[in-house]
Amino acid sequence: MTEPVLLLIDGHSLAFRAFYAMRPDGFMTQSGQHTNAVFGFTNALIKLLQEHHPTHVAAAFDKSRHSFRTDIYPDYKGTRGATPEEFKGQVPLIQEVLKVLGIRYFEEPEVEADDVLATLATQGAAEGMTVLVASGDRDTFQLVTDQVTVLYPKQGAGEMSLMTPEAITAKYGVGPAQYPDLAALVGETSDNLPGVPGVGPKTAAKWLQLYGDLAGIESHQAEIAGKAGQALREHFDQVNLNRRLNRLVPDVALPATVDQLTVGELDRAGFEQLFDLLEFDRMRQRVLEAGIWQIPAGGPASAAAAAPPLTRFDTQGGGLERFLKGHQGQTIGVDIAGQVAKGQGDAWGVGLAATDGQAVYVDLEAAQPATDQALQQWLEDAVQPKVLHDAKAGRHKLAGRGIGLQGVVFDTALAAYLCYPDQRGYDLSDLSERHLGQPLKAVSDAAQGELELDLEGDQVEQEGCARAYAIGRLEPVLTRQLEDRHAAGLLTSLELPVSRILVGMEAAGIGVDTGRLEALSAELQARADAAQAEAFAALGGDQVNLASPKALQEVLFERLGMPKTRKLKTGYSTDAESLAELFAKTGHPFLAALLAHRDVTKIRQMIDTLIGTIADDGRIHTTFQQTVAATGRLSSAEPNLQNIPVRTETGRQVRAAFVVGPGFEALMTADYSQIEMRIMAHLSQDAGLIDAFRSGEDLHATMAARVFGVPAARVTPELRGRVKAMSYGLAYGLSAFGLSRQLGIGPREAESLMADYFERFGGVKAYLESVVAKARIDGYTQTIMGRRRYLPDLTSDNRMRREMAERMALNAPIQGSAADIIKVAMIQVDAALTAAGAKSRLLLQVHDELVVEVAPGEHAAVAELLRREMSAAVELSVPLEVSVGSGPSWLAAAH
DNA sequence: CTAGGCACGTA
DNA sequence: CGTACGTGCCTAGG
Repeated sequence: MTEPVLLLIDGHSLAFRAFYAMRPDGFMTQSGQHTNAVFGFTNALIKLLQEHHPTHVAAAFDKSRHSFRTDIYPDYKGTRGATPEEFKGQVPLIQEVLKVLGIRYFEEPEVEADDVLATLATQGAAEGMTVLVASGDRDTFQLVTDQVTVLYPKQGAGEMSLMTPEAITAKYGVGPAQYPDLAALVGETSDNLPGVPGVGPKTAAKWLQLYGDLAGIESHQAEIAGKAGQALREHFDQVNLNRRLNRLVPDVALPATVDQLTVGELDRAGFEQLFDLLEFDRMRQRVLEAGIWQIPAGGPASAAAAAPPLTRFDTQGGGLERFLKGHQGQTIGVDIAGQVAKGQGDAWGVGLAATDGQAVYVDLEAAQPATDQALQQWLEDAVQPKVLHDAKAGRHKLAGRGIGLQGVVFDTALAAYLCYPDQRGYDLSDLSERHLGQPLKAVSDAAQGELELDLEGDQVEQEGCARAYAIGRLEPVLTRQLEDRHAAGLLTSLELPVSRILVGMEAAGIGVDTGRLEALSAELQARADAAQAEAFAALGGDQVNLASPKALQEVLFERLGMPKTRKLKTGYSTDAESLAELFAKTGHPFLAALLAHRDVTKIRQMIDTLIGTIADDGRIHTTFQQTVAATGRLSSAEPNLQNIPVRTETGRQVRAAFVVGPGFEALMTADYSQIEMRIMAHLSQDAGLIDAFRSGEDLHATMAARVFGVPAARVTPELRGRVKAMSYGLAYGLSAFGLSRQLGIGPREAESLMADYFERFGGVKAYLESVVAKARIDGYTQTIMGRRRYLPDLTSDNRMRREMAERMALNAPIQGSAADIIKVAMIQVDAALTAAGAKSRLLLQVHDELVVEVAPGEHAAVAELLRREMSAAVELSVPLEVSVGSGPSWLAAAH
């Protein structure tokens, strides 16, 4: 029988040291929860357990700041500042960690954690245990005996000093029993207890050595000479008070006795769930490998792995039919193997898995007709619930085989996006690792392509089933997280329907006039060549690479000795704005030629890229990405059709090359006017802004008139422009500095403009301030439909990060609400088109604009439908105005 | 061949 | 020292 060892932990003290020892920035979960103290505490705990092999363990926490000590002395610990917000939330998590690790903790009213430790230490010693007290509070030194050792954290690293009676005597010159007397004489700043002025540990120790204890000193105080003696006599009341306060209570009534403190069993499910939540992956391993808890040998590697093993049905023997029959109406994970490009797809296999672990893979290239048919029927059956990872891609792939998809009730990629909108990607294997505790086997995505040749057919099937199984098991986990964020409705009513609509838009593509693009490209190339020749000539024939910022810097700032522009990481800026500035200063012809070259080259490149993406049907099929933009917007890629030029004349010619396709009558665009300002009006409830929308013809002019207190007729374009820039800047977290730069006015003038603006639109100011304040408290911002964006950096110590997060907090509800609104509009418009039996179809979405291809004879009806459905997408405090235009090209459809 | 920086198009 | 994106080129690293 080994000797019993009792380890007692001062929870707050250790957690607090961990909190300050680790950078909070590096320890944060996706959801924005700080975990540095939890991490440091857990780390220290494991280390203590491994080093000292205690048979019994307990921790104690302060229940509140209030205790019998604050009753005696209200200023006790009065100098301590407010507990940092980032720390507070971590204590319950630390307690959760203890709970799942089977370690008992105490949190008793009216006493402090140290009193609980003192009580347990006394009991443990009385029962013959070796007692270790891990605490950063020196008051615990009074507990030290031959049986009780305090583990006191050393400065810096995570090492602990063993405070034995000898160690204390060596360090302070008095034994543990005298230590609290010494502390009473010296005082304790952190507890707000003043000591005897001019008396430090050396003097105090000397007196204690001479007179034994405080009582001894008191009876001999008259003999103590000098300033110190005088001070002692004047402050003896304080010393006695200190001693009363630092005396630990050794007999607190506790709900458990020491023999009940044996380390319990590790709660496996709770442990996995908690460490998932904390995103402690390596720590999870450390705990499991620490050799402290009985981990059932050969048992599940994680709670998720406790799920039933995957068993695969063979399609040959009617396995699919049996699988489908056996899981009627159950939610099934579906993985479609195949590829998608340019709005077209192909599928070659379908993996299905139920949550009971049963799975089946259908090889579409080899399946029996009966199997094929059973599969198609099931996929197209809206009553059979399905979960996919990226259903949009799945639909494209299946469409390539003429198979539809109905009954998609959940999409793990969209769900993960709603929960963690700032994450980089939502790879199935990553989600599986994070939320199920196990990555998919590293059969890479490349396996879908060329590596597939090296894979046994069986491995492909295994992979498909494993993916489907992971998808199916992710559903309940992510559903739970969506519900925690009140975002389940966003998935079902917004993102899933939008996903289905995007499939149609991507598949449709938009018509382009290839000849026109090619002609434009050639023309621009000629202009680029001319500009380049001009530029070289201006340099006396030197052929610098006009596309290389580095080469340009050398020419401009070194060879030509022009004044330095904006500083960058790698030198000085050569962007258009800087070049224009330089041109104004120097008038050098090289600059003009360079700017012209840039303009023309940029657009030519864009055109060539567009030409390269034209599909066989003569149309461009972009991919709308639904899980990329953290605010909730869509993005467009391969090619990006959301950044087709419109501002310059040359740019507009590109837009003119997007044309109505055969069988259709026109392109029609419908866009929201000033949607972000309308959302601002709605969210801020600023009476002036709402009124300006309701009464004003020209919003910015109306607002300018109010800001400057002049009649609308007297508002100059200059004044109007300033107010417009101000309004738009607000939604981005504009500063006075940024405003002055943008408007080319002095910072003082910009400040006074801002002041005038906020004077008139006070509700806007109050709203913007409240957004950031609320986000700091909640940890996230929210759109009108409840889409959240988590911004943990709002409490960062790093000013740049914090201010960046503040601007994001200002922008996210506005940009995100606009994104919500147009998504609703897409759903309504699509439904209305379908209900009307119209042939017209949605082609593009450009954030505040929808592009529709209008079928013959539907012009008036579609215009009316777009206006109606888009305006009615949500009800705001101001009307949602929509302007509609149409024509043979995207440019002509503009208005 | 890839990653980062720069520049620039859109809302 | 204003948000949200995607893409092309150049350059430096592997």
